[in-house]
Amino acid sequence: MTNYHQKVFQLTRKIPRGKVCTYGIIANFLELGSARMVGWALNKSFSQGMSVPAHRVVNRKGELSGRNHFPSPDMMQKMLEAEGIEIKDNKVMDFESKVWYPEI
DNA sequence: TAGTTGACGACGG
DNA sequence: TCCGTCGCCAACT
Repeated sequence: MTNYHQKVFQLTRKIPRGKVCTYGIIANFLELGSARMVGWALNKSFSQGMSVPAHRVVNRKGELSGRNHFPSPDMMQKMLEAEGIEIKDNKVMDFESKVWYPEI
């Protein structure tokens, strides 16, 4: 468990219900240097049994690029739809209005 | 110890 | 506008 792991987890937990965030936004806000590190850290969160709403993190196009890393590929979509986010073709509909930006 | 991998994004052609 | 390439950097093998 490293420091930036915890930063990613803490920020991800702040994402409100019904909103989504992107890897790039998180990487930029936390000054991680690379968006890939965010995805990697979230991947670790599962293997370490962390309760992180990783399904609220998508790539910059609003695509559910991380769904294959969930226990089942459609789990990410189901969880987002349960929060009122519409998913079509593995993409977040009306993506720009759903994006949440971290507050300092 | 060194090479490879990866839930991305920016940039140039 | 779309596609390919490269940089990012820590963990894994």
